[in-house]
Amino acid sequence: MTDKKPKALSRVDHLYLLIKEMAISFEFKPGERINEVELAARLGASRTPLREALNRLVAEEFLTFQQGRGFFCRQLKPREMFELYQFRSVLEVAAVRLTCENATEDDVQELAAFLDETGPEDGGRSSEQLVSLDEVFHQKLMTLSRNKEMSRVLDNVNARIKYFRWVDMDARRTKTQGEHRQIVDALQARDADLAARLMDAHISKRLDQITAAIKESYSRIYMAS
Amino acid sequence: MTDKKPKALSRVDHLYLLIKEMAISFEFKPGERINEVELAARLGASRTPLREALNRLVAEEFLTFQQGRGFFCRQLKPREMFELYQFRSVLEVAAVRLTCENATEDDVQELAAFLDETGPEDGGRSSEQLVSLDEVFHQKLMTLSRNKEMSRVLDNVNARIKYFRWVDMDARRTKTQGEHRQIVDALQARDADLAARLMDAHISKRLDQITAAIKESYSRIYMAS
DNA sequence: GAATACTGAACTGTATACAGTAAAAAACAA
DNA sequence: TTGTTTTTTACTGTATACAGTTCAGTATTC
Repeated sequence: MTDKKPKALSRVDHLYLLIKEMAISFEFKPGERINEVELAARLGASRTPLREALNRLVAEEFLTFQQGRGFFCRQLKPREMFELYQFRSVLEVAAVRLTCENATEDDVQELAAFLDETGPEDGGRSSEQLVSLDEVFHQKLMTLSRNKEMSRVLDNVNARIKYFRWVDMDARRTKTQGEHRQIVDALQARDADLAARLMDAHISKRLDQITAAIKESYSRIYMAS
Repeated sequence: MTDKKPKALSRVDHLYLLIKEMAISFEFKPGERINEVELAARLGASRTPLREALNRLVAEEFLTFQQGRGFFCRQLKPREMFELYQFRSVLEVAAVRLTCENATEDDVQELAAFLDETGPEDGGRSSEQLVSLDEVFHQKLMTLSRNKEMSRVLDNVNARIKYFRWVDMDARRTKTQGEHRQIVDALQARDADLAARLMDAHISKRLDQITAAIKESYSRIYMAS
């Protein structure tokens, strides 16, 4: 036993993960009030651990809380999404610069190999799968920067814009892989400025692009039901 | 009544704020186990709302949680502090660049005025007061960048290194104000690259500096008791 | 004496009860 | 009808009880 945490997930952790997934995929509608009794029954738990999980998700901005009225799903506000994209760009640009300084040749080689495996074409993948693949690439890069704190916050930012990226990926599916390749090339050349510029261009979105994609997101959220 | 939230703080919010302060100032010793019954009694509440507050603080990394063993105060690890300083630098450099693009002349003017008021000298202030003043400056700058998400995360990062900065401020008290002035000058000249470089130099710490200051922090934490 | 098994105290994990509050429904007045 | 008050209902807020687990201290065995 080399792992130091073989312990089963606590009930709060379990609820936390379940509800987080539901919030990410907008199984709760934006702004929807969450009925504790009903949700607890549905997830087979009582209100006490449920509320503990919900409080964690409030701290992570997946839910909001109003005194006396309970918990609500977050909204999908264009301005907030814009700021999250801007934030994501800042984090990834910083990560790619740090990676230029810190990563070994083998590290970069492994990243290039990952891109080769997943191929330049989308191979008939769904946008869900493409977003996952995209996330893995960015997470690998983040890991190479060796800053866990930034990595953790990036995970949170990504989770909060994930639904939105499913929509976005449809429009960008052919470009993504090629842009990743360019970034890794710059990384191998240890050209931090170029890598940073490419990353920024890869991620940055204008507010009007975001607003348009949010409209599309809304229709998907409410079509599903 | 112009404000839309005149409501009193909920009990969970109240506990959350109290315990957060205790965690920031290491009133709980690093790694110390938190006794729920005892803490609930001390704060005049029952375990249910207390645990909800504690769960929020786990999500914000002020506390850790172990299944079956409860809640613990965070540790003071040099590597983690280093990563938080690096993170802080990334956030502030990004903020100062965004401010260069977004802020109005009046905004920058107001920031300069704030520096004038608080004077180039430390005026016999304690390091607690100086850190607070320093924080206000950086928060104002962050506000001008108009990104609430980054601002919120910066607040969290600052809170987590706050105790450490009290120690650090003693060594730097004469330099801080002058460096702030240089940054605002660059801002007024709209020189984003210079402002970014100055900010990075203002914040960045080497791992060995951090390790040394953490030793000092430990002695303060355990001297107090 | 060291390692192991046992036992009890202390503490956490969760269900539940009930009080308090907000929202919805009903009753009433204009 | 429309607006206002009252009543009812539903849901949240919190205390508490008790079950389950951890941990320390003691006894037991080799």
